[in-house]
Amino acid sequence: MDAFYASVEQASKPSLRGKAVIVGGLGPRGVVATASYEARRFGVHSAMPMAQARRLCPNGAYLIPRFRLYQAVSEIVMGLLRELSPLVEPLSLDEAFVDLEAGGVAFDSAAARAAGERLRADIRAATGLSGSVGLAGSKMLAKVASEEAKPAGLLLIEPGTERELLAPMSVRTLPGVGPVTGQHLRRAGITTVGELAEAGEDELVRMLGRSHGVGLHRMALGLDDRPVVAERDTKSVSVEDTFDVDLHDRVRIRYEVQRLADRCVGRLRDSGHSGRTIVLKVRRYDFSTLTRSETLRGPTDDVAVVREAAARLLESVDTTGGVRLLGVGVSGLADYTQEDLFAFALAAEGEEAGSDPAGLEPAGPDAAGPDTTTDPAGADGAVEGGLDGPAGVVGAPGALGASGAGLDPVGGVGGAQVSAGADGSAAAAEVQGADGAPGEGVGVGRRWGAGSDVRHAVYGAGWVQGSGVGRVTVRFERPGSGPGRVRTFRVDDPELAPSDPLPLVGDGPAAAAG
DNA sequence: TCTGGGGTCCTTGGGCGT
DNA sequence: TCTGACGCCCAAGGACCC
Repeated sequence: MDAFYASVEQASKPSLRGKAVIVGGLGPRGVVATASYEARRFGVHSAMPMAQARRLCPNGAYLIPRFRLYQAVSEIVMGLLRELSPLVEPLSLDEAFVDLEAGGVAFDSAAARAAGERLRADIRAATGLSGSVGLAGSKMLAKVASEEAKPAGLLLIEPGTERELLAPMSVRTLPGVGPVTGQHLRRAGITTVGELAEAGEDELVRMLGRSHGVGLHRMALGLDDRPVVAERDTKSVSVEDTFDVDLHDRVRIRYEVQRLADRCVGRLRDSGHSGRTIVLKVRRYDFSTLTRSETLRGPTDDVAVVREAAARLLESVDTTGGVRLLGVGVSGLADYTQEDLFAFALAAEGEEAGSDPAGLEPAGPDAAGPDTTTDPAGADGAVEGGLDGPAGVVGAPGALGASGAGLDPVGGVGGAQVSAGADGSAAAAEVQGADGAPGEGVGVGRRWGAGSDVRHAVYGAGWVQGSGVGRVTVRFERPGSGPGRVRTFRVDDPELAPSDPLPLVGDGPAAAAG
């Protein structure tokens, strides 16, 4: 999908159409997740620090991501892809590979092109958004094609033309070549894919290591036989927070690690997993990042066990100087849960005595029970969950300088790509930018998160454009309407209430969004 | 102006059993 | 009994992707 998050926001807020829209974290350390094409003209792009984006594009509309809404739109798009083929490999909320041959819809270029055009039209009809489609014989080429096709286009790479097409392109075009590898190659005088191919496998292996070197050389030759894989097992679950201000207080740091452990276990359980390796991540004041991990004797999804392990790991980390980010993760995942293990252990107890239940490392001497600390921040439920609440807008044109209070971290960026990998007929359709992020809690204590959806008893549906000094400014418009009018209310106006996002198109299934 | 969050994969190096 | 080769697991870091 093209500029997915920003496009969804523009679709749901007519007054933002044609305007520079930047979605991302609005806190002092936020970065841009997605910028609309209008904003990109100012030089704003993904992963750019938000402060820099504001300087480049001071009149843009700055929004917090609404991941649940994006997720709902994504499900619609993925549903369309699955109608094409049973083999759909989502890369993110807005990007996926599709094996068109497995779907029986395309065995030659003409059929692939037709399927791609149909798909783009279907996506437009179902969501009102534009997507780009790349069609090629492999995933790598389909991805390259979809990038080239953006925005709102379709590109088919004819079999036999791959090397010729790739040769003049920058090495950065190839998936797996980021800033570091790109720089590495540049120093060796390699800037294009053609030069990469000429360098030869041995040379690349020497420069980049076995796996990367071999893989990159093959890609440079247009070779990629990776299949489209529909189901991917999750390998790890993690949660992390960057703090607006570096933490120095050791007690506070310990407390934050506990909270992260709780959230991580919540996510772990939601996914139906347990895990054996606990990982603590610490980013220090100077941006140096270190991880410490501990592997248990058996998998767990027990909050107390993960908390204790994380606390133990923290003890081995020097935090003098300050900490800007903390994270807790669990890897070495198993499908069964703690309950299963205990059930198993109990059953086994009958036969054999004195075994360590579930084979778990007894986590520490004084297993400090889960202390029932309450969340001091109170209002960050939305932040943690990553579950949507209405998002916030800051600095939207005409906004009341609201600057999202308690702004939260942003979630990922998205880009989707549908690619197919069949003989001459793979297709990559790209859908970009989705997900559901933390939103600003609305309504609690009459706090109106900028960008959040609301409903007024008299004026109907709208969204919060800004709030402050006891007032909240709402723009009354909906996806199907033209740009709406702005009205200001007292923050405790009884006729104003939070609401769910409206469907982008019609009243169809998208109504479930958000 | 500093640089998010949630992942995956790879590499290196040490410990350990065979 | 000692030693080296080998493979595996674990820990840590880094690059990359969306």
